[in-house]
Amino acid sequence: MEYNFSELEQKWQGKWNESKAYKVSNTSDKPKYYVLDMFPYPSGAGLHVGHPLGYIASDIFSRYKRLKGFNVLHPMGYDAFGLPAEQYAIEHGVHPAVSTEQNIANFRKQLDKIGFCYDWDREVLTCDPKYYKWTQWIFLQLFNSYFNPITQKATPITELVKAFETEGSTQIDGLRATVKSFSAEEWKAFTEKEQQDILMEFRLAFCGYGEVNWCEALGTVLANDEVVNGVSERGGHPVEKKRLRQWYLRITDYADRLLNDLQKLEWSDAMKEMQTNWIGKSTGAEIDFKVKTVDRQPLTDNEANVGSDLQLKVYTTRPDTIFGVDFMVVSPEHELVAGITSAAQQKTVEEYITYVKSRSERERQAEKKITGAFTGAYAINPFDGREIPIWISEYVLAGYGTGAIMAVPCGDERDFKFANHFNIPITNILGDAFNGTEPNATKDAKLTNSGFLNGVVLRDAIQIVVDKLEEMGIGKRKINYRMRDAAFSRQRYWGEPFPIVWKNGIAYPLSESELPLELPKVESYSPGPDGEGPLANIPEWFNRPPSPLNGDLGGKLETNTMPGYAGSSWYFLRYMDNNNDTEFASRQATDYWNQVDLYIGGTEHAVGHLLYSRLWTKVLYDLGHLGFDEPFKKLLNQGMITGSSRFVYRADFIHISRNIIADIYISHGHYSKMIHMGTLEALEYLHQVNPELKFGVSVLNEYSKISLNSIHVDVNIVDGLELDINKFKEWRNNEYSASFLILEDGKYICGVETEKMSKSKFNTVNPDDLVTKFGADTFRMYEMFLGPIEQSKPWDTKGIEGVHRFLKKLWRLFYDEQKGKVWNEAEPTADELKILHRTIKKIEDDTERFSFNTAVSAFMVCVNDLADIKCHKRAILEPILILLTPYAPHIAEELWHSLGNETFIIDAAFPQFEAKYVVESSKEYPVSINGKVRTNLNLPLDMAQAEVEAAVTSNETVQKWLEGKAPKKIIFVKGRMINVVI
RNA sequence: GCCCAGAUGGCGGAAUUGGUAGACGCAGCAGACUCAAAAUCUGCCGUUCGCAAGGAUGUGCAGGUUCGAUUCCUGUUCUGGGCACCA
Repeated sequence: MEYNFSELEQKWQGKWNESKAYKVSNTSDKPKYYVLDMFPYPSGAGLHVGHPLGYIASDIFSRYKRLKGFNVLHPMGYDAFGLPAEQYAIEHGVHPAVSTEQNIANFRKQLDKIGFCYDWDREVLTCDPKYYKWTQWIFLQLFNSYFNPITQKATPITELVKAFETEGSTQIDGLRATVKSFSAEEWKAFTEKEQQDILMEFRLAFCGYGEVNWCEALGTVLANDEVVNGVSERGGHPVEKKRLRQWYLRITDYADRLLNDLQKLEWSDAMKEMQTNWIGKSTGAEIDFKVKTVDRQPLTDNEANVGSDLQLKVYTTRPDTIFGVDFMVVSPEHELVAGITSAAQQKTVEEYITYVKSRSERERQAEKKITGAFTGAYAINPFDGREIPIWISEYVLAGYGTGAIMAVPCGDERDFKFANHFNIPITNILGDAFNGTEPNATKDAKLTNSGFLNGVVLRDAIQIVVDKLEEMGIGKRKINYRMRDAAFSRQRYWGEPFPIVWKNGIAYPLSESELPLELPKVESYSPGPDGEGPLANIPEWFNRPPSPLNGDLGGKLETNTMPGYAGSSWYFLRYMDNNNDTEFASRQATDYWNQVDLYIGGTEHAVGHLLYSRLWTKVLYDLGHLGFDEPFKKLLNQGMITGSSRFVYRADFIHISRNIIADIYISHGHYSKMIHMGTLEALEYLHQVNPELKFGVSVLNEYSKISLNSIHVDVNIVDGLELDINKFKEWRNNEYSASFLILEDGKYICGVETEKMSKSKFNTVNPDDLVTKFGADTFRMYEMFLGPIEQSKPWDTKGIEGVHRFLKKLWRLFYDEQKGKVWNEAEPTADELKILHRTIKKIEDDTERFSFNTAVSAFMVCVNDLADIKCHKRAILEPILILLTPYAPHIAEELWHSLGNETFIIDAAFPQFEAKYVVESSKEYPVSINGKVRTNLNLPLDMAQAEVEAAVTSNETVQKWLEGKAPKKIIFVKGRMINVVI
């Protein structure tokens, strides 16, 4: 009988399914264990071999835990809202709901083939109104709550209103720069709009303004990864920052709790560190500097800080260096800039701001080139009255701190370079610690040139300065967070609608009974007016007439939709009770399943999803809807399976008018040469290699710029490195059909890079073919065998044969091709029991520490050993099948039943390791001379040090190396090694 | 630029706490079985010197600590992930 994997895998998948072998109950005598995979987005490309890596690991662990006697929750579902489906709809006219459904069906088919033990009755879908009803409900919880600064907890906003009505603003005074103090009487006298505007400053889900990537030519907002080098990835159109009304989650209020509670989690230090850095807590001071303007332009009414008492507020972590401040740097979009710029600097400043507007935040931070402009105004040092020039530069971002920094070039790398570049004189406040050629960030030097601080150690000066500033009323201690509030709206169609009605500029929440607010069916996905989303094109949807149902509240529905992470911030709760119509999940269910015990997913979610889920859990906990305040107790980060990407290179010539002449694609060889060329040189080069290139000379001149962009192409339209030009022109709905390709030797050669396997990088490998050819068990074990789960590794199909051979070899321990069944009931020998128990120990240990690759090789060693000694004994083989079940469930199930068992193998008990079978009495010791192994010596394990030394020194090889001398020292580590020092 | 991780044979990787570097698998080479192929089995397989015995060298690079370092420390290079609208 042969190992017919495709037949037996199908058979058992069918039987498991029919008998609901993986159905999980919310009540059980067994201890619970919750294993969760990160929520997949069902992309049109289907599964690639990178996806199942984590799923196989979680499946192995779930099955292992079940064998160990746990009630294991192991669910799966889909993060089904998202940009790609909408983009697909724009390109192909297929409604996202339709394409998403197809994609999910496809995903499911692929997942099923791999033989996972998911309880599919618990499947959830974020785009299902039955699900997003509760996403909207949680949003309303956020909208209707604020972070109480006294209790440090989410609290219904009605409590804040009560506080305002009785004591005025005392509870929140000083928390928001935009909210001035008021009394209870004043509060009551405010108009509804005034009151609501104040409350909006405290709601955990709130509306504000934020900058987006606006592409005028496409009339839409672009995601960051749709913007490359300041132009849109598609078509190469210019992209600018645009200010739009946006929803946010006030995650900054939770910064401290999110930071402190990291201690409670069994996450890797790297992951905790990333979140810690993302939150970016720092302590320092906010300092107000008086500003002296020189001949500034007349101001218009709505410009900020009009009047004589202009002030610049900076945030610094080093107030001790205040005498070393040689210039100020303000973000170019800072509200003060327009008001302080001198007439002489007006043009320079405006030009610089235009330049900065075209730059993404990422580019601004990554830029090595030092740029900036002097505003012509000065800040006054409050201690010595020095006039400090105020500059603007792109490296200071508006959103962080106060959007302005005090620059101390003798103590800070970036400030030092800036000062040198613009010839700003540097004050040395560090004495000998500053040598004039490189800055020194020390806190341990004694201050010089620092007025009343001279001679004080910098570290100690921090307190002195802050005390003095507070005394003078021009500064205060301040804890700052790098983290910003989370943008929570998208100008898109395919997302959860906000249950919010706007009337007279006030946002009113819908009532719970009106949920779910369903997404309307639309014909077109084009953007609405003024950068609004597609929903703004459907007045029959967004116009809400007053009716008793909505409390006679007419108005206009919010036309933004929620972002991808809305649905994925709480999905792990829905699995616990996914059919509940009256609650997001019953308290009984969430209390039983509690935290996710093991969460498996990639590090790419380190600061996005994982932080948002923690926030949502904390808010639901604060409001009494949950009994735990951290969602994921243990986190296992699977490494990426990297793919091999292919690139084409687009040369954009940007005319001075900012029109772009694009659609020229150059082969890799040209690209590597042109990357070092100037614009005209590059153009000349192109004409030289391809005289057919018509455009150019007349349009371009010395003011034109060239920009070279690399663009991912589908690995499937590239053979090796050569692009299939016909397929390329048809690719993406003929998007590149009119492109002009500049070849080398008649071929278009693509660039290569190893990177994350991802649909957007078009470098994916599909698992289906592998499962068909080798079977699910082989595929599962091979994915695990590739390497440590936490490391990223390149995909290579070649080695899969080896794992397949191993399973065939295992099969042959049970069945011979000619003789048929070969297993027997004979008593096992000591050697056989040693192999078995050594394997039990190794598999148990390796599985517990998620070292699945070494577990697979332990199985191989075990089967090799048993085959060598021709062991076909049931007493040995049967327990091995149980060990193997988590890894290769189908073959284990088949052979288990062959042995005559009637129940599913997943309901068996994990074999018990017994140490007595593996004890050794002696050890083949390596004997080193000065750390280099020279010989081996077999000695009893219980031999004493003196006897060992005697045995070692009398050894022939050792004596040869000793050359008659006595050893200086003999190091003996029992059970490990012997080292003779000469 | 900032944050995080990684680097070991031709390739994926192993070495769990500082103790025999290269387990297991792929590829390769040689052989057995076969009319042949597939399948299976046996042996070899870091580099280098040597007929051999044996020696030298070797875990990105440069140092350091140690009887002993892939493992710990300092510096450095390269690669991958993230950087707030991909999910």
